[in-house]
Amino acid sequence: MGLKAGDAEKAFLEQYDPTAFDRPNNAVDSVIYTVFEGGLHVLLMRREHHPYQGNWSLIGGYVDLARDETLEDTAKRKLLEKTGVATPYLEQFYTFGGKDRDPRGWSVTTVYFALIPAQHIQLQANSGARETKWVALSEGGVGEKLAFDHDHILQKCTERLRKKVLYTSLPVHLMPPHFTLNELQDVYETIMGHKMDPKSFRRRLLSADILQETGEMRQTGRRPAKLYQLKQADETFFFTRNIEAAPL
Amino acid sequence: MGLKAGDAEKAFLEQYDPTAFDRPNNAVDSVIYTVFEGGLHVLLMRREHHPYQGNWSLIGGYVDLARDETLEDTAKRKLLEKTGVATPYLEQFYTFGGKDRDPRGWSVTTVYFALIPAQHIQLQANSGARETKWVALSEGGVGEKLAFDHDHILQKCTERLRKKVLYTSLPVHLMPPHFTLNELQDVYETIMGHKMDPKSFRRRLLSADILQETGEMRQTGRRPAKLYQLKQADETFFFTRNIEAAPL
DNA sequence: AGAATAGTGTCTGTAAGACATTATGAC
DNA sequence: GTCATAATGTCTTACAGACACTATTCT
Repeated sequence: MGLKAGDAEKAFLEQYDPTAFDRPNNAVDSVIYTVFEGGLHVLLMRREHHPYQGNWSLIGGYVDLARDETLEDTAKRKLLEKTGVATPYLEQFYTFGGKDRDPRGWSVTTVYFALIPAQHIQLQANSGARETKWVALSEGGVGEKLAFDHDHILQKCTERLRKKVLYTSLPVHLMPPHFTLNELQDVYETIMGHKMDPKSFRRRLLSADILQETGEMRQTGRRPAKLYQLKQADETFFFTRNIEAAPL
Repeated sequence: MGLKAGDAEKAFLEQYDPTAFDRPNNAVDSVIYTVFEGGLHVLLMRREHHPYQGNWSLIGGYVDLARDETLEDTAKRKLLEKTGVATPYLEQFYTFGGKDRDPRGWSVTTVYFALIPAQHIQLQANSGARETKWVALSEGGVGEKLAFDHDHILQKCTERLRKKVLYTSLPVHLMPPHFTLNELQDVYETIMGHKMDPKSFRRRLLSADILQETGEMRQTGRRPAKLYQLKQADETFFFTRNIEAAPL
């Protein structure tokens, strides 16, 4: 490709009309998980505007072409607005697109999921009067009809999370800075929906070499437990074998 | 939500202007893999128009809001147009979105990957004079600069494929209707980039219970080999352990 | 017989499952 | 001491790795 082609491309771009063809509506939604009170919870927000005004939905909104450089920026911006949490664990899950999922027409939403430690919950009352709430998940769903196809998205996303917990260290991102192995095991069990053998669990997590002792102990009323923290560079660890799959 | 809210929503939708806010450009691209001549290959097409006119790119294009009901429809339509293959294995990989990846402005592309048996290659010359070609992958890339960020996409997608082959039956979708276990093993080895023990491979694949003998034999010049076919309902099988990871 | 590819026998290694046992603190 | 939770010892099981061996065809 010589100079001539470059000039032609420049000319093309100068006369390019971005509104010439119909484009789908483009959103980013996040499924924000946390674990507390022995249950997996998801953050929802109440919709201020039509469509589905007043319904609960996942945390999301439109890409702001002027402010967001990437889709992940959009997810992070919305997250910060609704939860005040700046940099949780964030992973792209799936993109749903079709002509019927939004009454305004053809729409696309790229869905992320975030894991945030329960301690970080100090949301609500951020950014005006928008309401947000945590709801407990049972059987992968909340007991409520959400806006758009967010029920379906939540269901699928939770399936993915449950599956991924069987072979990764993902749940460490739901923990506070210091935690005991039993606390971490409780979080695994909560997500998986069944109990694990403590010996197997410890063997597995410690051999992954992603945790280090803080030197401190958690003083419960009983035998104190060692506190651990994530080693720096907390990349997700992938085990080469699954832990026993949850029964249904 | 009562009748009144429904009416309000209806009124809202009637006056909704889909062009009121800037929307990103929306595409679907597919990485189409096949294995032949002992190598993993990817299908590319030459771009007819600006930008990157004349460059090679992944198989993709814009969502046609009138013809496509979902993003997957778009992927399938483009696939059919370029390869003549109607229903290969197709899986959503990732969505790339940002303001700098397309000179026309903020753009989003949802990327799928497809696996098609080498036998199905009868493409070219479909749909006008558009050119397509298969290129061999080495080190995850082709030796060529692709349009947009397609180099990067191809790299990441191939990483994902290589990783997934370690714990799934994905490569069966690259096989013709009847094939021998050694032929299947060759395809696994080609993707993973290293050899496997034939005994381990057979144990693993046969215990997955996804194949059945056809009763026929492949007549090579030497000892004939049993031919297998996929059992009906060819859902991807997930092994609970990885096979030995490829060295680099 | 010898070459080549198909396919098996079987031993070792690794990490998970099961579960009994010990350790440490509060009372 | 007892109770409760933390943590370990150790045997079994499941399946992959290694590799020697047998089986079937052709020349």
